[in-house]
Amino acid sequence: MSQDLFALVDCNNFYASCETLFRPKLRGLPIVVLSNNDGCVVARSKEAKLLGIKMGVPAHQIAMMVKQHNVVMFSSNYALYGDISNRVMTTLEDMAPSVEVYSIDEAFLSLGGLGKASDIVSYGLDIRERIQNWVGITVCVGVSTTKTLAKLANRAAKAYPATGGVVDLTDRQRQRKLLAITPVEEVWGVGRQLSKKLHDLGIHTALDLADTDLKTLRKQFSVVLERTARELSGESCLELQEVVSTKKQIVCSRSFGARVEGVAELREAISSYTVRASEKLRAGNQLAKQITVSIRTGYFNPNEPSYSNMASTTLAVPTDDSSKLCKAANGLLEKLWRPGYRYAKAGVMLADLYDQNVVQEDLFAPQASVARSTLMATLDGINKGRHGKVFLGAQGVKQGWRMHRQYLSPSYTTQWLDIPKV
DNA sequence: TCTGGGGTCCTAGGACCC
DNA sequence: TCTGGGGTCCTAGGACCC
Repeated sequence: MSQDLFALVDCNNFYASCETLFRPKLRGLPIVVLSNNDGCVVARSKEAKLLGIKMGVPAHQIAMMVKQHNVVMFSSNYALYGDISNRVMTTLEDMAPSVEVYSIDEAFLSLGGLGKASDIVSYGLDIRERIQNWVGITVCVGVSTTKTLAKLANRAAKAYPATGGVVDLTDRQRQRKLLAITPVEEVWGVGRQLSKKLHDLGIHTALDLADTDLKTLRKQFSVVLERTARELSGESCLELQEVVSTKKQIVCSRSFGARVEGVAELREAISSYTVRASEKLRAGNQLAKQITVSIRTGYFNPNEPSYSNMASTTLAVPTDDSSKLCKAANGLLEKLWRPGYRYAKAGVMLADLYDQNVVQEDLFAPQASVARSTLMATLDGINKGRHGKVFLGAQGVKQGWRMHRQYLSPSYTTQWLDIPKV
């Protein structure tokens, strides 16, 4: 059997590119996309990067720069990005025998049949061209014999324009050359904490890591880092995961647009997050048995009294019923809430998830459960496309805690009213 | 005044059992 | 004075990813 061959296809400046897709006039301008609640920078156009705007900086810290250089700001518009992402992925699925959608803007492909170096590069260029022409998004392609090396190849394709956006990293000598000039913290799977420890041990480049004794790595760190080192040396440990595995937890958490003190308002927020989480649960045909609620004050103001706590409960029978889950969530909230704090964020997590078709029916209330599930399906049908058209009373009407989205772009591809007119 | 959200995996340690 | 060993399961916490 021939060796594994992976390609990593990654969209360039994805969120920023999505925002310019239907507004060509913005191309060439510095653009940033903000996180939920317009908190901090999560994506930048090439021009914004050149201005020195860093990933993750709080929005208020770049206010000066925004004014000075006419930086265009956007709130994140996940409906838009999700839809563009689907277009990219569908295009890829036409071009490769198997595709693993790894995140909203990247996918691993398995390239079983390709062998010759010239094939690899021209195939990568084909992918680039087609996605550019069909979807309007620029991608880079990295190819190698392991996923971790393919990631690295992709970084190189992005970093060096001379590559034309495609890097073939199947050659052993080329691999070692690139590893030698790559700082260890840029390796996939090596984050802040690990790189600190690695530097202390004198491991500074990706090549250093690849050449470190595997037993030592396992003993001093874990199997995860050992695997990364193997992958860097060309030994494939991570397979392509084509089928999306079923979720193990579902989270809905948000920072508030304004601080919240009263338990009544908090209840509205918790109810809304629970409803949203239940929708996701039903969309995946799952049921939840465990629910966790968390609330907290702000992270950053040292002068403010701080409080953070979570509580969870296990239901007798797994359910996907919004109102049952809401009742449980609000029960937990009563236990958590303390007066005198200004709350900044709350969240709901569903865990211990079951497949809808596999779970034991509740022997004593079969009729009721059928009626409820019909009701839930009806709600989901009405709310499809735009959430919250029909909602539980507990979610509140005023919703003063809702997150800020001051710079939201139209949903060009998912709302009839927002479709661009030519 | 203003600092995101949603996931996964691994490990250590405690509870419990024989 | 002396107080086992091995296994499983669960949970909390920490690390990582985008």
